[in-house]
Amino acid sequence: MPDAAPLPPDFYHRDVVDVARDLIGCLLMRQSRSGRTVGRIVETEAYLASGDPACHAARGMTRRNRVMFGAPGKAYVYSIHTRFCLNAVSQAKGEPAAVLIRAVEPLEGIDLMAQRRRTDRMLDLARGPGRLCEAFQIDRRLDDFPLTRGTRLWIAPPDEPISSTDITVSSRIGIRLAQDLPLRFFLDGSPFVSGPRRWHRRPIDHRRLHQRNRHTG
DNA sequence: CTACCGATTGACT
DNA sequence: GTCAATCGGTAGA
Repeated sequence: MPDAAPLPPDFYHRDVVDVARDLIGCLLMRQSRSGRTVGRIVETEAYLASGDPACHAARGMTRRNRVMFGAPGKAYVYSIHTRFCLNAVSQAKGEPAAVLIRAVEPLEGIDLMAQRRRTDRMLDLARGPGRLCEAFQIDRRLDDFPLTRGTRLWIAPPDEPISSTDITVSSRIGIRLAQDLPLRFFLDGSPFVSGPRRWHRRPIDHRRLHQRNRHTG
C-alpha cells in the first residue's frame, strides 16, 4: 500500500456528526518504531460540544479533556479501565467535540497487531476502542498529536469509495447518559464492527440505580 | 487525602 | 446473555 496522505484540518473543521459519518471507510495509519499498521475505520461515535451529557467536555475543561477544547484535527487519547481510547477532535476551537474511533478492519501490519494483542484472531485485533489502541500502540503520549501531519499517527481518505447507503446509525455503546442519541456510525455488514449491528437501547443498570438511590437516600 | 466511577474487556453461564 | 477486575480521573473534605 502506497503512502496515503492525511486528511487536511478542514476535514475536521466541520460539524462533528458529519465528521463521524465521513470517517467511516477512512484509513487509520500508525507508524511506530516497531512498524506500520493500517486499518479501515468501520465504526465511530460522535460526542457533541453541547447538549450531550455523555461527552467528557459536558462539565467543563479538565486536565484530561483539555485537548477537546483546542483546534480540530488533533488526537484526544484518554484511558479507561486500564485501556486507551482514540478520538479525533472535531468541529471548531472552543467547541469541544470529538469522534471516538471504535473499530477498524485490519489491513496492513496484521502480524504486528497480533503480537501486540497477543492473539491471532482477526476479529479480536481492533474491534473495540481499547483493542484498537493496543493493536496500534496508541496511548496517552499521543494525546494532542495532530492527525494531519502524515507522521506517527494519521487518518487518510478511503482507499475504496463508501456508499452512504452502506453506513448505519445507532445509539452509542457503553454510556450511561444520553443513550438514545443516534450518534454511532458503522459500516453495514462488516464483521469488524463491535457491539450490536442495529439500533438498540441499553438495558437499565439496576445495580447502579440501587447504589444511586441508596446514596441519595 | 478519600471515595466514587467509567466512551472496556475477557471470562463465564 | 452476565459479571467484575482494575486504575486514572475527578470531585470533595
